[in-house]
Order: sequence, then structure tokens, then C-alpha cells
Amino acid sequence: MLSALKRGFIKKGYTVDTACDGITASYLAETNVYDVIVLDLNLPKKDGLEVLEEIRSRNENQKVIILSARSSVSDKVLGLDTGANDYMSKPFDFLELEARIRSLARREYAQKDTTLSVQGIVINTKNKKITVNETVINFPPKEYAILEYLVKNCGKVVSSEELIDHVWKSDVDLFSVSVKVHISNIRKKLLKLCGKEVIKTVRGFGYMIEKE
Amino acid sequence: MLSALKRGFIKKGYTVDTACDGITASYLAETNVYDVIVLDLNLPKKDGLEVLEEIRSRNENQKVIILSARSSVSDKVLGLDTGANDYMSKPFDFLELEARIRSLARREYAQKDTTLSVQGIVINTKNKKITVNETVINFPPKEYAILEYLVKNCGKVVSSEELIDHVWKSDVDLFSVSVKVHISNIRKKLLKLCGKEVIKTVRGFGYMIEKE
DNA sequence: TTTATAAATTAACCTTATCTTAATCTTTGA
DNA sequence: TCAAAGATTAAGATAAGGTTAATTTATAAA
Repeated sequence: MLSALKRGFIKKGYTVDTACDGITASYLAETNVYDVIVLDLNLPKKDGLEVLEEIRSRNENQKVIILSARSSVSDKVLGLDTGANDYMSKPFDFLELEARIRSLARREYAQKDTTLSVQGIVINTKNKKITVNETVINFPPKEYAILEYLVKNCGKVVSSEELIDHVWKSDVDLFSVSVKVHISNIRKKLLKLCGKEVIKTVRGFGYMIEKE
Repeated sequence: MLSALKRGFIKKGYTVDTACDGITASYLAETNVYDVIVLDLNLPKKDGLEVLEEIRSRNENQKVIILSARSSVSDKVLGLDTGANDYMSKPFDFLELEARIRSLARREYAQKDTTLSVQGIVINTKNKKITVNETVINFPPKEYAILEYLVKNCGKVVSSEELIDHVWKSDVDLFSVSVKVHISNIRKKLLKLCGKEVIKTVRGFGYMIEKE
């Protein structure tokens, strides 16, 4: 069934990783970023619910659909309460599974297509354009990514380390010096158009854009 | 069925609004903020899917579970693709519906709790702001960390060594003198706004903030 | 491929908030 | 009363963050 599902999803254009046992599943979930994880409960080596618990403890937002032969209400309730986002009992229909995956993934995708906005800054995440007071400014990639992350997390202090984690590729080893320079350059551009300091420094903690 | 569900959920401690037709449903969804909306597709006056589309266009993040007599795969796929987060076909089990609601609502709740508070001191761990009697004060990193630790452990005596362990990086070798100075500075600021000593000294043991 | 251009990073230097230390003063309990 | 624990103050040390300019790296055009 595993390979049949994989073939089916690849045909539909998805990128798929598979695991034959619980330990591999848990390892893959830890080391990769997935839109959705389809998790069979009946796994060798490590129980599916245990895998789910590990996934959930590591990442509150990971989307997980449980696939299980157990179809009783109590099994479903247990699965959902352990942290699954959805539960399908076998036998299931491929099209329904796909629709449920789409439904779970939609929100993440949808977010990418929307515009974010705060304090007069409007970010179109689709075409990567940033508008401030009707003026469209071109931000280079890193500056764009930093500003987008700050706007997405407005109202929260974001540390340099957090920025580096999210904006840079995971393999780079970078000093926060670079962040300072980028922040400085972003501020310069914003100040010209906003007339006020949008990015605040919270000394010792990081940077923040206030929520209105 | 509507009133039976309502009674059931209220008994479980949920707060529930109900609507008997599509127009009312759409209106309620527009004018209120709900953790989850359970939406029957077969509604008088306005079709459920139409209501769903309106909800979704207004709020990308609203959680919606469809409840429907139509149980074919194509109906489910249509419902989920229109923007539902989940789909249950009748007849359904109340406990399963509740578990699915919990599953959808879980994530929102998880994010909400970012403030600690005791004795009129409110600490927002997200933006690192400390509010005392409506006044926001800026605490430097060490002072902030010490106060946060004391508030987190209010009602318990915290020794200087414990503070050093938790507030300072593990590699520093520090005398407790520094803690004393920080405590003194924190007290000075709090006293100005509280009018009372919030941090008590327990001679020989450490410091404590009383639990109310 | 080479060249021109833009972008990212590093380095150097500056300012200043914050931290620590030491000296001194105050409180507490035997 | 008097040690010991704790509090306070102020001064020097430290580290966080900002800015500018130079260097390196990536990207696009010829």
C-alpha cells in the first residue's frame, strides 16, 4: 500500500518521502519539513501514536493525518487527542485522502499568496513586492525575507538567531553582524517612506515591529 | 439535532451560538469570532457551501467542519476543496465530532498563552514587555530574566544560585553579588509603580514573590 | 566566458546601555 | 551588641547594537 500511495501522489505532482517503520518515520519527520505527514498507526519498530507524540512535541504546527485500520470512535478520539489533525480509517478512498491533504496544506499555501500588512507596510508575498504609502520599493532578497519575517511576527521580539534560522539556509554559519547591517539598510529605506522607526530594537532580545 | 448538539456541547463546557439557516449562519460568522464553526450543508435560505465560501473569503484562518448527509467521496472532496478543514458525514458520533473540534481548536489555544502575571505585574513573554499598573517599563535583559523567573516561580523561594543557573549562561562564573545588585535595581523600579515590596527576601534562602 | 552590476558579508570603528565589581552602609537574629 | 547576610551606590568594564566603507560573492548581460 505504501508504494501504491507513493506512486499515486507522485503522479499527482506531489513530492513524497516514505518510511517503512516508526523509527524511520520519526527520523524523517525530525530532519525534514513536510506540508503534511500521512501516518499509519500500525508500524513496526515504533508505534504510530508514539511517533505522533514525538512529532507534535517537536513541532506544534506540523500537519498530520492518521491512517488506521482501527475505525472505532474511541480510536479516532484517541488519535485526534494525541495531536493528529485528521483521521481516516481503512479502507479509504484515495481521492478523499488527497482532498484532506489539500485541505490541511491549503492554509499554509494560502498564507503564501496573501498580503501581509502592518504599520502602513504592505507585503505581497506572491510577487515579493513591498508597498509603503502607495510607493512600491524593491527590496533585495535578504532584506525582503527579514522584513517579511518581522511583519509575520509583528508584536513579537525576534532575535538575530531566530532571523538567521528562518531567513538563511540552514547550512550557513553566520555571525549576527550581517543581520545588523541588513536591519540598518531596511531601516534607512523605510524611514525615507514612513517617516518613523518601524523596526524597534529591544536591547538584549532582538527586533520587533509593533502590532497596531 | 441542532438543539441536541448545542446542549451536548454546553454540557461539555463550550460556548455555543447556533443558526437555523444559511443567512443567519453567514451573519453570525461575520460578526463573531469563533474557534470552530460546525456547518451543516443542507440549510434553508442559503446553501451551506455558499456560506462556507463567504466565510473563507472573509477569513482564511477560520476553522470549519462540514456536517453533511451526503457521504459520497465526491461530496467530501467538494466540501474540503471549497475550504472546509474537516468533513463528517451523518450519522456521526458526538464524541468523534468533539475530538475533531478539539483537534482544530488546539493550535489556536496553544498560541494564546504568552503572559505571566502576579501581584499586578504582567509579563508578556512574546514582546518582553513588563506592565505594572498600566505602565509599561523597559527592563534590561538580566533584570527581565530574573523577574520572569521569579514570577514563573512565585510562591517559591528562589536562591541566588538557582537564579544564576537559570538566568546566566552556563559558562559564566559569577558571584552572587551581581544578583543582589540586579534585585536592588528591579525593586527600585517596581516600588515606584507598585508602592509595595513585591520581591521578598527570605534571609538565608533567597528571594520570593508571594502568590496571591 | 567575460564583464558589469547588484547584493551579501565582513571589518573597523563608534556610541551607549547594561553588567559587574568593589567599597560602604544597613538590617537582622543569636 | 556584633557578626553575617543583605542592600545600596557609584565607577570602571563589557558587550550589544549602529554605521560606514571595503571586500567578497552572486547574478545577469553581452
